[in-house]
Amino acid sequence: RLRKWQERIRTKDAGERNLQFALSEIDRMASALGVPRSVREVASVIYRRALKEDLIRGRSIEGVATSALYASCRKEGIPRSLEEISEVSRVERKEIGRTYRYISQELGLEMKPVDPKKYVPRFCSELELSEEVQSKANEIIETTAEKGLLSGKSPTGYAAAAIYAASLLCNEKKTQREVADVAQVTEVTIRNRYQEQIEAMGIHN
Amino acid sequence: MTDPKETINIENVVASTGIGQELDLQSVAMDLEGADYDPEQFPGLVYRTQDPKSAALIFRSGKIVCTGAKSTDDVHESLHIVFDKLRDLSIQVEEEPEIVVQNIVTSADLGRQLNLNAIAIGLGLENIEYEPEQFPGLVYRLDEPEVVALLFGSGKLVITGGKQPEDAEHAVDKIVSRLEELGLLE
DNA sequence: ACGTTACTTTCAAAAGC
DNA sequence: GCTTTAAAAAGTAACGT
Repeated sequence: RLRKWQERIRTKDAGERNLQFALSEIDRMASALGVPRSVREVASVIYRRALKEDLIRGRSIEGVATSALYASCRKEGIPRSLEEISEVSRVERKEIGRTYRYISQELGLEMKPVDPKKYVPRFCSELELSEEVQSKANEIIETTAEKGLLSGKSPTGYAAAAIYAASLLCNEKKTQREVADVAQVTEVTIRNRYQEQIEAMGIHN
Repeated sequence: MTDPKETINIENVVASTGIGQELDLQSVAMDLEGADYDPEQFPGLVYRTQDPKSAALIFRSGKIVCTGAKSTDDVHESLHIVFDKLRDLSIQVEEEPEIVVQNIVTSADLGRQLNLNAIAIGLGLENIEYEPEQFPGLVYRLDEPEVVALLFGSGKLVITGGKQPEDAEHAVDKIVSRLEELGLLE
């Protein structure tokens, strides 16, 4: 009996330590990403729910913690791409993505696809672009998405192309390289999305 | 307008069977030309047929998996070629081993561009998976037939998980009527 | 800025780690 | 869960020229 009691304490302690580790990891990554406390709190709730639903079995604590943070950023409307998330996690991008899809399904998070416009303020401020460029980029995203151009495209690449186009239209030109670097996409992607967008917008330039 | 069902094309058929005899893969690998066998990497021996084009995975137990065929007839033809190759090596093979189709991969075209964002909401976020940051297709799991469909912005789709060619037709019918009642087609 | 190759997703079976 | 096989869809990425 004493052995069972000790084992219970041991498991309880281990579980407690694991939870503490997960939450401190969420905190560390959230700080590195510079997201508000509300995002960490939502991430913590998602992690605890995943723990309660026993979704961590067969997966790494770090992977679930990172995925919870990724989901939280999206839920709070300040998404970070898997690329950005993986830079502050020791879990690789592919694993974060698949773990995220798993907990999202199992917990019924009903995540809506990321709206590219959500990336505009942050990317533009990193590029030191004006409000005018941001508005123009949002307009391009809004208009072209309505015409069906968004289907299947990555939100970061889509936002990057619109920002690039807007910077040209507002005479605050940034190079494809500069925009590509902050959005973590290739120049090729920006070029492709840019061509489709300006054509759909009826811009000649 | 073209019936999407007419655009259905079988892209891959996976089937399993067995010769009812254990095999020494090491010796089969020596005698069978073009055989790839690396037990450290994978327990099955890989043998490719040219016509019909396919790849067979032959196991120590005598069980065989065939993939890559473009029709159920082709998968049977490919496996018979494998059976004869083994017989050439004086290996006893049942006269007509049972061949079970395990999966059929199909492609089709709805003929219209799709707004995947609207479809994701329409079909219900809890019923689909759509993560364009990770993959451009929207994943839609059907209960009847029990298959998985990948829908793309172009209107093209992939249906997999079916065991009969008809599964793809039924799936396309259901998807078309679902999208039509949601007003998301055309 | 091309082109090529390759990776992402879905599915199923096999034997074994 | 992983390993291997094949195939399509479309987007993205990483090479080389």
